Amino acid sequence: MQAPSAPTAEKIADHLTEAVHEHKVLPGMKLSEDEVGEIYSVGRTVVRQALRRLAHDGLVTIERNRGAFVAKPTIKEAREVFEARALLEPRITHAAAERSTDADIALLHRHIDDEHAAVHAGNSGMALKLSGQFHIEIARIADQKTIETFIRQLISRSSLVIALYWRRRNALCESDAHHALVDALHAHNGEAAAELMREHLRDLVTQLDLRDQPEQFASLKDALLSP
Amino acid sequence: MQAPSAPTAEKIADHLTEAVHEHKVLPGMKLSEDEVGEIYSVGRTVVRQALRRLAHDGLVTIERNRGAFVAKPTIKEAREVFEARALLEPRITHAAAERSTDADIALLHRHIDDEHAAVHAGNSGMALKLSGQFHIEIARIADQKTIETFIRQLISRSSLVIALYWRRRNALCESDAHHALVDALHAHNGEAAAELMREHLRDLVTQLDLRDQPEQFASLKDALLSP
DNA sequence: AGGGGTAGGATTGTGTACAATCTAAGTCTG
DNA sequence: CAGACTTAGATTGTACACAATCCTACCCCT
Repeated sequence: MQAPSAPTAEKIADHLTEAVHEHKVLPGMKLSEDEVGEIYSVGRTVVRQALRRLAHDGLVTIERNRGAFVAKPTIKEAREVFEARALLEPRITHAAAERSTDADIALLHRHIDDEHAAVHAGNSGMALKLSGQFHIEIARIADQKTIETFIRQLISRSSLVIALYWRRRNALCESDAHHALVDALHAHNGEAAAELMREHLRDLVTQLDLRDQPEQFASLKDALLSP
Repeated sequence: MQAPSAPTAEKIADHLTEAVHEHKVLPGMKLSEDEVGEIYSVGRTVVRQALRRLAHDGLVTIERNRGAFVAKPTIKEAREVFEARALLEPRITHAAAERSTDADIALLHRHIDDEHAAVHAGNSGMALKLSGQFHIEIARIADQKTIETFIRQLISRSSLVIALYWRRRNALCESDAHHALVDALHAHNGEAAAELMREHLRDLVTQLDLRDQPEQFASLKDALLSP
């Protein structure tokens, strides 16, 4: 059962973003306009809008006359992403703790359950996506749309970073951290929640391999022209 | 001497962004595709890309089948913008203080001089743009591209906020604050620089009128027909 | 056989035509 | 005369066609 009505550019961008979060599409993969257009049954015009939006989010790199490719963040960019998250998320978590309602807490618990289920089913892609959505959900609870947008972008790029630099394929971020976080949110304990988020992000980074020298170049030319 | 060659979408977006920073184009103003296209001598296709990029930056609101309008941030959004700045900029300033070179300091001094000159010449638009660029320059010095991008967006939206909610038209943010900041950067005193930035942003917010009910109008007509 | 050059195919960049939709003026009616 | 309806104009949404550019494969020459 295909989608008969043509999706809008925004829908396509969101769907592709989800696919990145699930590691269905991986860094470096080419996103041909014709191909994407055929998948969603739309013309290239709409695909183009979606791809440019993804490029603006840092998920896709558009090379002139060559096409769109899923971005491959460098080590430096990867560090920046997590530094930015370390800056934004604890604060937003603090704010979320003060505003969280029972409905919010229930939703977060469901997220955690789904995550557990996905891990148990061996669906690591789904688990990863849910793990990201958990962080986005916290930003939503804080009711700060501006920063929420930033965090969305950061989590999308985090998915790329994890795809590239994760150490052990199987071991996923233990959602114990998520569980403790929800407890702190439920207790409206902003300080504790912020601290838990800080630790959680630190743990995440330590499970990445961001040592100084992988530094892959796209082409020989880039490698030679680089200092 | 005009530019005969057709500018790219990115150039047009940057140019329009500058115009917003200078308050040459104001919130609510309509950006017709044909009109913009004629100004830059490009087809609607390219204009469209530029407008959608601006929309993604929050500078423009696109209403389906109605067109693109310069965004009019609400009070809530205005507060969020400055809360986000208060969160990001002190930290980035701290980082900038540790990395600033003599060339950077010289560039910042030139910025301040230009700003003074603009104020003296009564060119408040130019002064405002330079004031914004000053903040962007600091982010650049910190060498954190990810956060720099966020700050760029925030400063663009700040221009809109200032256009809508600034109290006294003439009084501009005293660049004494900027001067003191550069001194702290030059001394590589991160803590002091961060604190100065915090105060500077606080001062900025206090000069805005963000009280709860400025009664925003959807159209010019509504605004004029209202007392 | 290796290297360079060239022609062909494929993919993206841009302008333009047509369809969909909204805005506004004009008309008709109570 | 006010209000609702209709119609014409203008503007955006989308698809398509052509131009520009790049990649690949083949060929020729040394």
